[in-house]
Amino acid sequence: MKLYNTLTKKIENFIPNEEGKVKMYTCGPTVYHYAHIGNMRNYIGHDILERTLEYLGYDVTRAMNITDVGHLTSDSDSGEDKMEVAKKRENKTAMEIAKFYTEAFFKDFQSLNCKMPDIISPATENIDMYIKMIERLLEKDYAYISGGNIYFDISKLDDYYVLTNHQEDKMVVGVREGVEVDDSKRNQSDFVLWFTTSKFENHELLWDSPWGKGYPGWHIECSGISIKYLGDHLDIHGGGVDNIFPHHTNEIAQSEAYLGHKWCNYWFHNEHLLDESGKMSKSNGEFLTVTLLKEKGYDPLSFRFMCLNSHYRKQLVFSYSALNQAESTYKKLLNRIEAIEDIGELDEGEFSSYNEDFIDNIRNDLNTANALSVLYELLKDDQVNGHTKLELIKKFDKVFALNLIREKSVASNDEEIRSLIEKRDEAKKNKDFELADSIRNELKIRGIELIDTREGTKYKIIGE
RNA sequence: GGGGCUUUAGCCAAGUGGUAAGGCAUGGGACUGCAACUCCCCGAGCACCAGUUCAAAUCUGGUAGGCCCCUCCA
Repeated sequence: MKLYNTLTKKIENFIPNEEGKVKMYTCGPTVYHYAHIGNMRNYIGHDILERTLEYLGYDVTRAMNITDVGHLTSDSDSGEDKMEVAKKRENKTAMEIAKFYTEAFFKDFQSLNCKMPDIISPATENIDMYIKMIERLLEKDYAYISGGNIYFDISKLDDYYVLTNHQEDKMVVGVREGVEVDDSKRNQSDFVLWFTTSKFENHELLWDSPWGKGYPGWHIECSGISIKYLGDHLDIHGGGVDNIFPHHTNEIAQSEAYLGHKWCNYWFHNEHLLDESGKMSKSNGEFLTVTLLKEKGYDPLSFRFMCLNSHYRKQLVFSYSALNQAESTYKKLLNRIEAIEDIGELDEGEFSSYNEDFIDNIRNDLNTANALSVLYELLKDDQVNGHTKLELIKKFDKVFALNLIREKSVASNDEEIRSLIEKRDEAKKNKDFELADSIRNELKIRGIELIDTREGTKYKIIGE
């Protein structure tokens, strides 16, 4: 498997720490608001990665956090605490908000056919782990206490900026509006591991710690959860490109300082979904969620298809016209597959030849667009029989997860429908098109769509 | 100010040195009572300029546009 590694900025051959097994971590959602479709693109990317690894025979264990605290304020951010804003907005407690948006997130996540990670852990359930890590970092002198908070001292590392080409002296504090210089830090890029002094009054979520009541900084949770559940050596860690700095940079710093050895070999980053105005965000432009797309009548899998038709490391611009195109392409694809007759014996030669072609593309840094082209080639190939085609498509769909093979829908009142179809055929023969059309319309109202093919009339259950 | 990505037909998009995949849309055609579905046919020389090379969309340098990061963010 070839995979682009942000750590080396190269496409590399993927070799896990333990043969045949992959430990993978995905930075999960913040749950003070809905996740937008740009967030979801990232999870689709991770889903494709996981499914591809499994397709290639790896046993994948994947963990994901739920950020229900700690990401919500940063050490030098003058903005309002996001969770506090949500509490005011919705008149709920922090945990109620977290629960509500976590459920909303996984509903969207699953409607996109994203596989649930093996381990899903909320940040608030692992406080003991963060405290353990911070204690050791203090012991090892990688961390210091200043102004009531515990900071990580980046000057103790040989190469803090491993993931980026940033240079300390060229960095500018306060490029973004609302970012302040924190005088308690020894180095500009030091970051908070634990807060005991919050500039936000009435912070609801506080825990006891050896350093006083407080809450964790916003990087420690991912390191903590990953190490706690996946162990001291991680194969793949991923997220959106905007996590590279500072989040993942800080994760590497604190994890490797804590463990005393290299932590994760491959860093996987998804590019952003943009809208016409640029980066999609929770606070800018139309708030696009999967649920909203559903309400507008789109199939969430059309959005998944749209993502698969491009590359995860390339920016993708969202527009309704692009989504419309993706949806019509996707529906057309489903129709073509549905029209395949399941006849013939499995042709093993063709099967393995197409399968290899497919594998060559997905294992080449997840080239899903080309993998889809293989599917189109297969559909066009009249040397391959229907049964073999369907078996291949079923196999490919383990990665695509586009529900390409639908159960041949037989209605509960199959016999009645068949007799109506016969009646309509009779009417057609007698050129009584009025009767024929009325039968077709009546069935349509009942959710049955008739399809006239050269081999006769078939029906399909539409809607749910 | 610093770091990085990107630019391929109307649209989405692959391609990483050997002469432009695939899909959608449009148009034409087959099928059909009609419609839908399905099938067939048709399109670009790769932002621009200058190099390297027998050969460049692919490498190098520059110009222009778009985007991201430099402590909210996937």
